[in-house]
Amino acid sequence: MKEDRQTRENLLKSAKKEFLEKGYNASSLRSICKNAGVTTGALYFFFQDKEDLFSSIVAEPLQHLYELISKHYVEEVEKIETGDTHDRGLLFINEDMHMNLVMEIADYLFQYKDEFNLLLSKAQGTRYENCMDEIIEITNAHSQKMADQICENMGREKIEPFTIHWIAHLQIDVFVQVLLHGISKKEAENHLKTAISFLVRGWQGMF
Amino acid sequence: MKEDRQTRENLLKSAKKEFLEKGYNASSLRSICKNAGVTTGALYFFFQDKEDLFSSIVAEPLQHLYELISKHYVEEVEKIETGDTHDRGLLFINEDMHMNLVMEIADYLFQYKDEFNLLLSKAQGTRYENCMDEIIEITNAHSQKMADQICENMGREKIEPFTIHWIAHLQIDVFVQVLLHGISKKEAENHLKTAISFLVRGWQGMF
Amino acid sequence: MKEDRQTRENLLKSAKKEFLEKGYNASSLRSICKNAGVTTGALYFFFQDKEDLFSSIVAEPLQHLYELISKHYVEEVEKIETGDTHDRGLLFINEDMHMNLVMEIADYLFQYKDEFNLLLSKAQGTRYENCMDEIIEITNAHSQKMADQICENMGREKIEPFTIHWIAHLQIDVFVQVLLHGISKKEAENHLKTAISFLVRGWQGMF
Amino acid sequence: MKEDRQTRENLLKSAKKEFLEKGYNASSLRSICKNAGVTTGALYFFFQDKEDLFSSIVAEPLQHLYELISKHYVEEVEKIETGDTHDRGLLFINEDMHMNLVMEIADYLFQYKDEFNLLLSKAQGTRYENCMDEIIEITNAHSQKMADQICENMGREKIEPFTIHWIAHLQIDVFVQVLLHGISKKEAENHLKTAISFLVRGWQGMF
DNA sequence: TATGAATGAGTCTTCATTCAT
DNA sequence: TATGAATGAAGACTCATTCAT
Repeated sequence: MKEDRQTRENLLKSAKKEFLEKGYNASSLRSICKNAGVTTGALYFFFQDKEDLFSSIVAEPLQHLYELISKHYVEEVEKIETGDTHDRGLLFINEDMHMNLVMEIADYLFQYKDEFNLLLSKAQGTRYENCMDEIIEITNAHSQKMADQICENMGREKIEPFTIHWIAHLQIDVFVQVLLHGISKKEAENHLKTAISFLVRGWQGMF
Repeated sequence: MKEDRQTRENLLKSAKKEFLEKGYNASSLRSICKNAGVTTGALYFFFQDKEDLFSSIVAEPLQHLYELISKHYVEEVEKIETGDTHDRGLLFINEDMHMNLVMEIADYLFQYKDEFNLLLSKAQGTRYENCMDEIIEITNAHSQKMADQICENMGREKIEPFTIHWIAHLQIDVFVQVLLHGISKKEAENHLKTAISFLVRGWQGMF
Repeated sequence: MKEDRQTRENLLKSAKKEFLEKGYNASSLRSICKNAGVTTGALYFFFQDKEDLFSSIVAEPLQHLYELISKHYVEEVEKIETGDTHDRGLLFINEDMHMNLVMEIADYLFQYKDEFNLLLSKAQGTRYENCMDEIIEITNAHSQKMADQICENMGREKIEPFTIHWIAHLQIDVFVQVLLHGISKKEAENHLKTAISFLVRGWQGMF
Repeated sequence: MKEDRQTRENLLKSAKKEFLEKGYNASSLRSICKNAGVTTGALYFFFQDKEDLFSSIVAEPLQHLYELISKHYVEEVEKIETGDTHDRGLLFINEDMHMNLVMEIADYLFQYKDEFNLLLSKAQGTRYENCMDEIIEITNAHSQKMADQICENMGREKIEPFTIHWIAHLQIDVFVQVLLHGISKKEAENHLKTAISFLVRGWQGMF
């Protein structure tokens, strides 16, 4: 029983390595199996197909990330609606509060940095190819809501939807870049502070 | 006689379509030739190999873009050194002047939007895979120079290299996003104005 | 279980036939597989590539031949150095002793005559293309040593290197011709006796 | 008219080079034409197909060689029959006379050494693949006649046909080796003298 | 659980040859 | 004479997948 998992574990480890090195499409199941010390047939006992193998590596971390972000946005909206934020209601306005989320996310990304690197740049050919778009979409929806409210409060015309979308992309991209360049966690934290500050300034300037 | 280029043209057109739809690696020469109404052998009369075919589509626009950007940076540095910009020497400070470049680039990108889309997200497997990194690097070198000078003038400590690099990425990414989402040129122009303004604000806030 | 080697055996047999008929380069894996009753993929389960397939047929016999010859030369040198041969020290002088080796080699060549025919005239395009040259080289080195010593003993000028090399070639060529013309073993034995005698006479005449 | 031949000449020169470097099969008409500065179509104006191109280079020298050898054998037989050679009628017996032929052949071979190298080791895939066999056959027929007569004169049993054939091969092979190893004409002449002497001694020893 | 064997469709590429112009 | 274009068949090889055992 216990050792049952051993092969599966070996397979996952070997696959992770190959996918990271060559990307999904260019990775060969033959090669993955050889490095795991098993034959191709064995792989098909544990996984349905190539994509299922990839999925088994990345699905959970990605799902968790979704929830992390969604949860936060719900909370933020609650705070605004209960009047906890009585200032101009600017997203990011309370940088400190925001930084908590940012660091929490960064923490998680670093914990599963291999998996997220897989998702970010090695997933071409899988259903995760555009997974970041979904996260951006969530962020977009939230940003849209924030921006609309601010505009309404200030009696000014709305921001273009694509611009909002771009800003949502920007927020996520901060993390993507940190991950893609493989900098240390310490460097990352410093950079993130400056970057968030940069983005907040940009956002405020829009109104 | 001269206009027996028809087949070559058909091939290029068919290839562009296939590459855009499936990406370089997943594209099949068989399929490209079939859609162009010729046999595989014919392709090898006009192009050396698969990558040469891809290259024949994108090389020129990319080269032109390099020159466009490089030329601009050279000019900008000249202006600063001749004192034409006697204010705080901030990059972006003269937004109007900057917008000219931005629009010039945007114009060009829109003119060859298929080609640049190819370069941005369909080039995996070719030597163009990381071509944007080179452009970012040029921008990075420039931004670094600017930032260092400003810091020196203001007697403040330098910005982290990675943060500068991130900002360089941001500048290029503005265009990338516009292209990737296929918005109209009009929308793009509006967005670019806001976006540049956003980035300038962020940049100024750093010092 | 073990005897599922059947397919591999079929493949080797089919390959040997095709290689013998058409030579390495002109042989087609497609054709080899078809005649073996399997698909192309199957071949690549057992062999790395076309050359590995060829190698799997000829490598062992060739290796064995090397050893047979090398061993003999070592022994011959030993005998000369220990004074066992107190006559003029002529190579071939003891024809009876020499015939033993010749027959031993002939025996082995006949045992694997297909394989050696492959090596002799069907290996163009493989790393075995010039394998006979290596054997000639070994023989050449030996002949050179013998000739030099004889010349020294007799106080006469040395034989031209190219002529020695030609004689080395001659010694090997005796076998090559026997193999290439597919004569019977009995005929071969008779011929070899005469041929060796012929060569010994020629050799002795040189001094 | 005069320049008509220029292209043909270029083609032949380029072909000779390519065939020498890569052998017939591995040579590409594309490549030959490119190096000759013409297109593939042009080649087919002057030559029927690939083999005809090869043939155009080697046919004449080979034909001439045939004649050279045949003529000599006819003369030799005449001399024997008219009693000019009243000794034991041994082929080679008059080494001086024989050397004349040998040198005449060597001369010719050296004059067209590229062409004969083509024939000797680069003709696989053409009808010349085994052209040396024909020459050997002529020599064989002659040697056979000689040997039979000697045996009859001496009242001894006949030599095995294969052995005779091998000796015929040997006689031709002397030249082949000289050519194949690209030694200088001077070296060749020296070697040939020794080699012929070697062979004559061997031959005489047989009776 | 895992193996070893096999499939078959697919990949890019090369080539001699042809032919209208 | 020679070009430029195109053919079509064949080349070696790779791959994800399947399945009896």
